[in-house]
Parts: sequence; structure tokens; C-alpha cells
Amino acid sequence: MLPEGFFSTNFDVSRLRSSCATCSLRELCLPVGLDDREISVLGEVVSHKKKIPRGGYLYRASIKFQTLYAIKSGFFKTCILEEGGRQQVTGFHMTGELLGLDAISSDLHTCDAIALENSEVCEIPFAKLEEIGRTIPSLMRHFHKIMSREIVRDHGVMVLLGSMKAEERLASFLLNMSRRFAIRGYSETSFNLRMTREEIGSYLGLKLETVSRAFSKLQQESVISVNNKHIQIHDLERLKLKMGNSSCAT
Amino acid sequence: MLPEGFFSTNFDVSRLRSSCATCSLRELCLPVGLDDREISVLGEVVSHKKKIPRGGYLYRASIKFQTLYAIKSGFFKTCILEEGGRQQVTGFHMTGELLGLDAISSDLHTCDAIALENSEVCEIPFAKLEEIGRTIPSLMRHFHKIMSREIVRDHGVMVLLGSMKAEERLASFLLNMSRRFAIRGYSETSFNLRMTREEIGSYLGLKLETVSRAFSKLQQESVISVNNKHIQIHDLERLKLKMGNSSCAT
DNA sequence: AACGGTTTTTGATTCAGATCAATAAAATGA
DNA sequence: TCATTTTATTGATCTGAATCAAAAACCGTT
Repeated sequence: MLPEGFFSTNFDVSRLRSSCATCSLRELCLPVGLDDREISVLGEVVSHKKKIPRGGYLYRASIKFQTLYAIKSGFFKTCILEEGGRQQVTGFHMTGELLGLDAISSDLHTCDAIALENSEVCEIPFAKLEEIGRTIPSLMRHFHKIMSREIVRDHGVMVLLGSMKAEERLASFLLNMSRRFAIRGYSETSFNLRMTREEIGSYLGLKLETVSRAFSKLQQESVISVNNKHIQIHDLERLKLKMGNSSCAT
Repeated sequence: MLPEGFFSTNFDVSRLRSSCATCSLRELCLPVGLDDREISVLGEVVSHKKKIPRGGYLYRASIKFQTLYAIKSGFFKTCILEEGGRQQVTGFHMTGELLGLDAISSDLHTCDAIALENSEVCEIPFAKLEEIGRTIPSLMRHFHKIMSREIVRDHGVMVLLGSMKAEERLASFLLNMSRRFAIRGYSETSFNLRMTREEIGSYLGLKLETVSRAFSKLQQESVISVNNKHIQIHDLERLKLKMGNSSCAT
């Protein structure tokens, strides 16, 4: 199974189905429009792969940063563990996404990255990426877009945490998952969540019981079906409404 | 008054007090260690200045992105206005900080930037910055650190919004302001807030009444004095404790 | 200085979500 | 397979912050 949607927001996923020798490389390049020579230059950089078993750490907070990681397959969470035991999941990450961007700022990782299923990543030595970026402007530009997209994503989470109610947060979360699965060629209405209710809660600023109740409520209203980690969305439109306006009638 | 702390986290502020012909340029370069030639190259890019009066927009969501803005003097808020009237202040920005990073991702601004006092910014055409970055690696590297720092900052806000109580959030906010004023050579214990209680509330995920009550509480405990927008911190250490652990005794 | 609008403070009440608690279901591993 | 642990659901209660409301302070303008 190929990594999909790599390094990119919206492009034709079907084009990625072709075979690919060098890891997630073609995905990394495709939307940028590199020629073969440039791809081979890049290939020397993004060659190392690494397997992370379920529950394993890809990296930990405060260790030295040297490489970014592109998720070739699998599923990760990143989380911050504050002194005083406060913990916060800052994101869930799927195939094709890039991990470690926060570490550039101080050359130290600022969070833990933990695999939620057996996963495989490509290592991208950051110094090399910067070096190559100098000779392939479109790659550098693409990298900047990825960093910026991460900022936009975080702002979205801030809106969620700052102004949404429990049910809206969960609807928002499910729609986000749905969309990301869809981009990768999976069903947008039927999927398995990899994380626990507690992890969802941490990400959404809710307690696990509240998450569970919100799931139950959405199920009662037959907007979704919940079977433990399996989610079936029956009514995408109604779920979108849930996200938007809490005050409106059911 | 010179912009301070520009483009940088921690360095000797006093070195910035020297006069500076080309806007915030020296600050932009100083921590990166550019030579005079490189500075002059950069100077051609970062020359345009722009004044924004109190209440004015530096940019609005969904307008085309072409330049970043370095705050030469003044104070801004950035905020997202969702369809449905949901609004969220995503940040407060002071002299020396860079605005517009979120817009790189889609070439459209994703939020509004509004001056909270009469302000002045330097325009930094982004295409030019990328171009020059190719020839001055340390500048590019520095720029990457700035983007990454923004991500780290946002993660900090996510922790705040996801797991802190009202009083902790306000303590956290005040300490953040304090530190940023200190970096710029101002008092870390006595300063004027530029934003309203409502804006603080939006940023912290609280209603303005809750913000006001939290201020009053901290004042009663003589940790701070509040005189409308003026804040005097009497006990920094105790304020830090407030931030850390809500459960501990007062 | 007086005016009108905005901002802030404070009180009373309500409510969403946290907390406490107990059970059930699922996953894991021997 | 069964035993143990982890995860999820659901109920009862409590609480921190939202909401509603009213007054006071502050600001910019004329």
C-alpha cells in the first residue's frame, strides 16, 4: 500500500497509485513538478526508512532534532507532556504527513511522537533538505507551504478549543478524519479510529466520558453509528451542521 | 523608538539600540550574522514601510498574500472570523514579530490582522525573501526557525485552551506578556495591556466576565494590581505557581 | 465639562462538562 | 483458552464558567 496525499493538500490521488521505488519520494515531488534529475537528487536524501511498532516512540520531547519524518504508512499522535503532569495531544498524523516541524525552532523536539499502529516513516535530514531546497526552488516553496499549513491547522484547533461545545468539537473531529481518509482513497463514511476516547478527549480539550457521551448522542440521533473504534457516518450533512451552530435545533 | 527583538528569540537587546537606516533590517540580520553586502541585498527587499492607525486592518482574511509584515512598532491582534459569527483571537503581536506566515499555505490570508495601537510595519515581499534565502542560507534557516517557533507557540496555546482553568490561563497570559515586554527592554512587572477584556477572553477561550473576575481574584490575593488596562505584577513567582497547578493551595 | 458609547466590574442564576462511581466490553498476553 | 488489564459506556452529582443583568468607570468628542 502506497502512502498517499504526501506533502500535499489537494491533488489527484489516483496519479499516485503508480509504483514508487524510493519511498514516499514521488509523492513528495509530484505536486511540485520536479524533473527526473531533481527527483534523483532528492532520492539520495530521503532514503532511510524506519519502522515504528504500535506504541513505539518516533521521537521524544527534548531530544536533538536532525531529521523530519514523512509518514509512509501508519498513524501517529504527537503530544506534549508538561511538568506537573498536564498532557495534551497536539495532533493525529496519517500517511503522507510530515512530523517534526516544531523542532526546527530550537533544534530540540518539543513533543513526543507515538505510533498508534505499526508504522513506517522516511527520514528526511533537515540540513540536507535546506541544502537541496536552495537548488530546487519549487521544493523549498512547497516546504514553506507545508509549514504554513501546519500553522493554519493549529489555528483551526484553537478555534475549536476556544469556542466550540463538546458536540461541535467531536463533529469537527470526525469530519476532519473523514476528509483525511477520503483524500487517501478510503471511505469517508466508514473508518476505524486508531486512538482511544481519552486521546480524542485530550486533543479536543474534553474528558473521555464527555467524548463517549457525545458519541452516544450522535448515534441516538442516527447521524453516526459507533461500534467501539469503528465509525460509520450516516449523514455527513447533518454532521456538518452540528459543527457549525450549536444553538440551532436538532 | 527602535523595534526590538526582531526576528529572534533571545539575544542581547542592548545591541539593538544603535540607529538603523533600513527599517527593522538590522534586527532581521543581526542574529543571523550577515555581512554588510548581504544586508544591503536584503535592504532592497525590506524597504517599504506602512503605517496602520489604531483599529486599522493590516490585512484581511481571504485577500491575496504577497508580503509578510515585520512589526516595526505597535501592537496587533490576529483573529479568525468563522462563518456563523464564531470569532477567535489567534494571537497578539508586538514589535519585532512577523505577521502573515499562515497565508503562505494557500496564498490567501487566513485571518485578519488589526492594529491595537498606531503601528508601523515593514513589508517583506515573500517571493523576494525566498529568492534571497537561496543565496543567504543562514537567512533561510532563520526564517524556518521563525515559522517553527510559531508552530510551537500555537501548541502552547492548545495546551492552555485544552487543559487549563480560567485563572491558570490568565496567569499564563500575563506571564507571556511580561516576558515579551522584558525582551523588548520594558518593565516585566508593570505594563499596559493594549487589548480589551473581550479580546483577552477570546484568545484564552473565556468570556470577558470570567477574565474580569480572574483579574479581580489575582488582585485580591495581591499577586497583581489592576487599574483598567494597567497591570502591575507584585509577585512573579506566585503568578508562575498559579499557572502551573490549579489544585495546589493558594 | 458634558455627552454618548464603550468597556469593566460585580452579583445572581443556570448549565455544560468534570468528577466520582460502577459496570460492561474489548484487547492483550500467558 | 482464560485471566488480567485496558478501554468504553452510562448514571449521579458537583462545579467552574457561561449567561443574564445592572451599575460603574473610562474614553473620545464636541
